[in-house]
Amino acid sequence: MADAAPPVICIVGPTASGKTDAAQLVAAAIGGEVVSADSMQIYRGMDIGTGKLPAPERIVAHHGFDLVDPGEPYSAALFQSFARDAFAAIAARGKRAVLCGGTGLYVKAAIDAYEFPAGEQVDNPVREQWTAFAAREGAQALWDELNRRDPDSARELHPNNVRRVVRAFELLAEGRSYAEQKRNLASIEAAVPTVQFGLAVTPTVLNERIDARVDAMVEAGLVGEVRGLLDAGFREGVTAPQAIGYKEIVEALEGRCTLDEAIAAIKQATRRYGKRQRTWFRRDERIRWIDADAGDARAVADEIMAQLETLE
RNA sequence: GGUCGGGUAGCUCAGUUGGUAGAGCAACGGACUGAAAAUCCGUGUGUCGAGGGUUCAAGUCCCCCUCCGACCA
Repeated sequence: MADAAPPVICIVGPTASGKTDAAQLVAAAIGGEVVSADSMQIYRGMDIGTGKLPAPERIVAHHGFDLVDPGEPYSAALFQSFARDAFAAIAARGKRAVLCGGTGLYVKAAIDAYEFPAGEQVDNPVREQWTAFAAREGAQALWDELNRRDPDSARELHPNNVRRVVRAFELLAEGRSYAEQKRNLASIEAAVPTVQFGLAVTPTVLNERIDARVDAMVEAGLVGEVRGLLDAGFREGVTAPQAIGYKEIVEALEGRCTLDEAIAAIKQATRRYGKRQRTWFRRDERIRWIDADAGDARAVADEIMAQLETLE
C-alpha cells in the first residue's frame, strides 16, 4: 500500500448503534467505500437478520457482504486478507475505505498486526481431533493433557473453555504457544493506519432500539428468510446457524417454542451481544467515542467529519 | 361455604429431625489473535404473603387473616 494512502476510517459500536447508516453517509461525503467487518454479514442469504444494508439503499460501494455460503466455514484470518485486499483496491481507485464493524475480532484482524502464519487453513484436523477428545473424555481431561504438553498456556486458560484449549493445541501443532501469543497481545501495533470512531449509546436506550429493530426484522420477513435457508441446508453450517435471530427462529419453525418466545429470545440474546461488544471496544484507547443516543445518522456522520477535519 | 396444595431472589423452584436461606435461568461486570452474533469466567440480603404465639432460637411447629390453584358442595 502506498504511503500516500490516507488512514482508513473505522466506525465501530454495538448492534443497533447506527453504524451502518453513519458509515455510509461518511463514505458518501468523502468519496469512500464501505468495508463491513461483520462475521455474519459475510454469509449469502442472511440479509434481514444480520441487518445487511439492502442493495437499493446503498449509495456507495459496499464490501464484506455475501463472501461465502452459510454452509461454508470462515475465519478471522480469511477476513484479514479480504479486508487488506479491499483496502488496497479502494486506495488504488483513489477512494477512501470506511471500515464498519461490529465484530471486534474481525476489526482488529483487519487493521492490527495480527499474524496468522500457517496460511488460511479453515478445516483443521488438529481442531477436530481435540474437539472429539474433549467430547469423549471431558473438558478437564483435555485441559490436563494441555497442561502436560504446554503448562504455560494451560495456566492462561480455564478448563471449561474447551474452544480455547483446543485452539492452544492447534497453536502447539504449529510450534507456537497460546501463552506467548497472549503476552504479545498488549504490544500489538496497527498494521494499517486508521482513525477509529465508536458509536456510544446508553445501555437503556440501546436496549429499546434493539427491541424495535428485532420487531422490524420480523415484520420485514425474517421468518421466511430462515425458512428458505433451512430448505437450502442451513443446518450444515458451523458458524452461520449460530447467528442470533436465526437459531431462535429455527427453534420456533421446528416446533420447540412459539414464535413469540423466539422473538423474546432474540431480543434478549441481542442485548447481551451488545454488552459483549461494548466490553470489547471499550478497552481500545484509540477509539474516539461519539454520542449516538439520538439515533440520528446524519448528526453522527457530521460529527465524525468534523473530527476528521481537525485531525487531518 | 368445606377439604387439600401452594405463596421463599426479577422468573421457576430447593430448603433435610427448628440453629436468622441456595440452585438454575435472567440481570450486571469481565476475558478474548485461525468458529467470535461464538466460547468462557466472576458477582446471590431477599419485609422467606401479613399478624400473633411456642422456643434460648421459627422459612421450618401452633393460631388467625389474606391471596392463588385444584377438588367437594
